[in-house]
Amino acid sequence: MSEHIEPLRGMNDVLPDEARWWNRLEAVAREVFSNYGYREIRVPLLERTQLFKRAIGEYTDIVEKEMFSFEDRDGQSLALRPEATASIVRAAISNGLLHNQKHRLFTIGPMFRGERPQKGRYRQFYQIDAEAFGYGGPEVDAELILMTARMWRQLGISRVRLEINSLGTAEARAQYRDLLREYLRAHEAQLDADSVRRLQGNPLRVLDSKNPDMAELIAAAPLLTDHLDEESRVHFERLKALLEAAGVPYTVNPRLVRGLDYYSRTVFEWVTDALGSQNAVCSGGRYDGLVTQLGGESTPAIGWAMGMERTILLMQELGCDAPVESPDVYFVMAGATALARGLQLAEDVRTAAPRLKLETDLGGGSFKAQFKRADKSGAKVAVVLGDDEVVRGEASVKPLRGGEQTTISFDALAAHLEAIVAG
RNA sequence: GUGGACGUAGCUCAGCUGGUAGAGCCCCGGAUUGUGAUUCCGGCCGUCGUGGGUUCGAGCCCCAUCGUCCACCCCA
Repeated sequence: MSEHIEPLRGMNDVLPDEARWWNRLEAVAREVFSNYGYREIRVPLLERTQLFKRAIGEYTDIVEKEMFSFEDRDGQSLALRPEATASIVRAAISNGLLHNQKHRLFTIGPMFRGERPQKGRYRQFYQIDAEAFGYGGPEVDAELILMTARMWRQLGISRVRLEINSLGTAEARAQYRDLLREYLRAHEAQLDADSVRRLQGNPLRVLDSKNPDMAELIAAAPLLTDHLDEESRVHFERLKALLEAAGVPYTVNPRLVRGLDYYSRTVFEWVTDALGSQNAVCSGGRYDGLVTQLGGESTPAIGWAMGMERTILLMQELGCDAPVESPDVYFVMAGATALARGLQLAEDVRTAAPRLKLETDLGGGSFKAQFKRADKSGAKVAVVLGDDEVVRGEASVKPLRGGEQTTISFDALAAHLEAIVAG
């Protein structure tokens, strides 16, 4: 045997036993999107590196040290998408979707970031992503948040908390940034190394520091919330009122700052205490300036991304259910003649009762062995076919979860099975 | 990228101060021969993550490397 090829760090296989969680989450997401009129868009995983540099920000951690980027054969720099928003905005511009139009979109797929893996954080990770273009008012902000709240409810997820904040317009934020930088400079001696570094790039992130030694300094810092432009302030107030009217509890976290440069006004984050340090399960915000920044017509926009691995971890942690995918009917067949006839019969049943999940035992062996597999498969009922049955044109039908074994003609089998499975 | 813990059969793990590997589960077969729990009996399964080194001898010691996990950083 030759050497194993090892999987790449942070890249996971989703095995069949695990797949039901993914299917459940995705089914709920698609259902809710459909409830709200969001339509699916699928975009490439690979884009020009420039797209992400321009959209996310050249000096963000994502672009600076986490992006999988490389040169193709022609020497052009490409990158695996670290998030979906930039690609969707690019697609919307490329296809003229934003000309006098509004769009509510979603996409589901893998993203890539070269970080050190941890529980709930992988190098290839999946996001459910929603974006709305052309809606400038706070109503769509509320709608996007309400959609996520509905998803939690349908999934049975409870230990999540909503935090919201407003970053104001780009101009207001720039002014505040200067103010904050001034304040922090005045107290530079009290800053830790990380914060000194952030002071240059993104001073707002200093407010997010977990270092308890800086808590006092941070508490005394000027608040972004106190320096919002009037329009943003009104927008934020209206959003809060809409959330209250909808009965979605939230807390305003004035220190909530997103790591991506493109956000403006509303930002929000669903956090949990059930996942260790990876506490953000879903987050998003408004990015009214991004479309023009990427060369499109000025279009208000907002979106969020939900981490699928984290959400699934949460579902498992909280004991939510995801249906086990087992067959309804399991065919047990002994002997070459019965096997051949059985496969034919199984085909007939599938044709007559297309909704039945019918699995045949192709593993051979004794009835005993086949019954063990039938039991393990989780099927509700076994259909038994031996030489006797083939000769008589009848199958033995044995309910595996209680009930009497009966005999039924081949002709009546499909209808009989449907009745048993339904009952 | 930084710091720490870990890496033994498909899975969960044991392996005393170094003497050339074990249990349970799973899987397969059987308990009077066409029927799934349980029980009983039998069987299969390992280059002890990988590569070096120390040693008469290493799963146990040392180094490197890969991977996992935790924290930091960052983020979904």
